[in-house]
Amino acid sequence: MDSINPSFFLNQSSGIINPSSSSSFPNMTYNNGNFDGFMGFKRENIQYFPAAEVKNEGFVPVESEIKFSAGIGKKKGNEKKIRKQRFAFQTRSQVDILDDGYRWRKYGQKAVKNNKFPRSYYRCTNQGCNVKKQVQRLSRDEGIVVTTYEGMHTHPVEKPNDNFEQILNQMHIYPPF
DNA sequence: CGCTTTTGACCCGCGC
DNA sequence: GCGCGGGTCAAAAGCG
Repeated sequence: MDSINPSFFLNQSSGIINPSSSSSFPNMTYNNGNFDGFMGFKRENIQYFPAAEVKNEGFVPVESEIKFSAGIGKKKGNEKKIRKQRFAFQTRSQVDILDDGYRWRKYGQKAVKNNKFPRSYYRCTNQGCNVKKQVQRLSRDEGIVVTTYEGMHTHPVEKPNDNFEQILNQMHIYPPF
């Protein structure tokens, strides 16, 4: 857990995804010193929302606490509560799975309360990299797909070249508030 | 064959 | 304790 490349995911603890916070977004870009986007997404393509709103939509909270065992087995007392790093964003898109340049294997799908669409769970297929993401469509507006990333990649992106273009082709601009 | 997806079972934390 | 909701496992099926 220590040898993690910190360049990819932000440190998210406030429950609100806020680009003006001091935490760094993955592959952040700046324009005149102002936050301009991350991961190839331009700022206007990203909508930020509080965790409470996400919960009401039947989606996962942005912050969560996961217990890890520090020793062998599942001894009580050896566990540490670790706040995993998570962030979510939503886009207008016909396709659920945005090509973000990484290879993912689906490992679960669950029905979501208050939502007619299921949520899909994916894990990064790279050995030793346990980054996860979940994808789900909003019931309120079926045109919107919410993607939540969790963890940090321990390796470089596998398809760096067509990454950006692919994503832009796949999604529409979500109007900023 | 070597992957990935599907899908019900299972686990776990939490509120009642 | 029990049920519920979220998250994961893993066996089977699917597919190039």
